[in-house]
Amino acid sequence: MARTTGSDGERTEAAVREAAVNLIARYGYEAMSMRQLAAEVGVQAAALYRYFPTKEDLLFTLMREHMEGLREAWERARPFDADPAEQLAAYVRNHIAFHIGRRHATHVSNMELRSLSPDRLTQILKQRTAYEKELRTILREGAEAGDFSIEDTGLTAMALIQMMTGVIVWFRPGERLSVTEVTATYLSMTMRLVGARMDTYSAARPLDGQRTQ
Amino acid sequence: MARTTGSDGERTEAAVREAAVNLIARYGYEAMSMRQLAAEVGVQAAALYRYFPTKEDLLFTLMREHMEGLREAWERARPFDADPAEQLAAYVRNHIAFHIGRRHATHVSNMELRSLSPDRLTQILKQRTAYEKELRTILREGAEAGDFSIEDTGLTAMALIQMMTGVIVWFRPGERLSVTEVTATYLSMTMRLVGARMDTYSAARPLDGQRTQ
DNA sequence: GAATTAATTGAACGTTCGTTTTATTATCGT
DNA sequence: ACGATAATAAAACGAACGTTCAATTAATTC
Repeated sequence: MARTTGSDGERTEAAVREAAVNLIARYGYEAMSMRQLAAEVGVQAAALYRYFPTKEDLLFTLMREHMEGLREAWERARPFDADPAEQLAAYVRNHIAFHIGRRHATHVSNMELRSLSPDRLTQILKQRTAYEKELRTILREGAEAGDFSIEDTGLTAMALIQMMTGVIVWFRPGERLSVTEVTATYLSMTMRLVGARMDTYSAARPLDGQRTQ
Repeated sequence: MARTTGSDGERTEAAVREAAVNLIARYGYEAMSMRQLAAEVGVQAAALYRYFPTKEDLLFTLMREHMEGLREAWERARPFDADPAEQLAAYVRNHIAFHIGRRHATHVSNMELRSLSPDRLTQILKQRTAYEKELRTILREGAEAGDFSIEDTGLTAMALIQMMTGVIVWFRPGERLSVTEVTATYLSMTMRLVGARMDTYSAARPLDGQRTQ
């Protein structure tokens, strides 16, 4: 009826995060109860409050770290001194790989925004906007260089991001298509969508090894 | 403390539906309480149960009728005896017009699926799959006729639908772009995405009056 | 104008929710 | 071995939840 043998704060907190992502992704933030989460971790509900002061703090932490992870992944994957088409390709590859690898966390970050308080919502949206701006910049530079033919940069960026993020809705690992195949197809769809001149990324050459992460 | 003067079942039920769509879209199904909904309608919570036996029945009704409306709209907009490109254009126009016109209902139908019981979830998904299959058919026939060049019909259909439905996330009526402009741009993006041969739907000819609904 | 039906209220039911408080035990540093 | 601290359990809090029920009044029917 108190501290249990072998209990460890770090391990418990990690277990709480993981269980929370899965439960929120499956049932939704409002539908997941703190008791349900505690039971999944194998602990009493009161113990959760040692790590997260409120339920919303838990949600916010998950979202913020997800967005930070996304930006960090892009910082690492981003190719400098590359033409717009290559930068766009890197963006697409990174986006799809990251989101397929963290399907549940992405679901949470996309679906539970309305459960955040106004300031926290603003923080997350700021992170998201900054990430999306990178894509708009690539598209604009590509259009200015004559590599892409785009009617509306902002609208195209939104269309692309929704198309790519949508992968997590239907993609299931181990089914008909592999991550590599899906990425290759999305890459060629993207290049056609932005009117990239060359057919470098068509079906004929689906993968070119470099930076598939 | 009983029936109020001027009360009318049909009007009340319609008011409940409308308020429910708006509240669920804004706060989420779980977060919306029956008392909150009743207050929005100007009625006591108990009165709601004259029209919908449970909260989930209300949600299911909203979703089912939204999906039925989508299919009916497509039945009316669908052009027979048209080439694949024209059929695809009609599909895109109808999809965007319908979803922009019912942003809140679309949000509900897309976000609250997990709050349905298993059988009802199956029913809604069946309707959705049937609607999506129409797009796949158009894509396949266009690809077979050589009008489109598509790598994977199913994957392309999903990508297109997510791209189009994503409009409701950022589109706000009366802002920078009009529905007509957005539709035209999405149309040309779609045609490029599927590798349509002709440039009929490019920026040079964004609108051709016919069937803009 | 009386009887019937439609529409709603107000109060209550039991349950579950997020959270707090207090006590208790394990672990760690010395 | 012992004091300090970390980690948890157990119980309880008030509030809110979906839903039900009986009572009451407006509208309709005959």
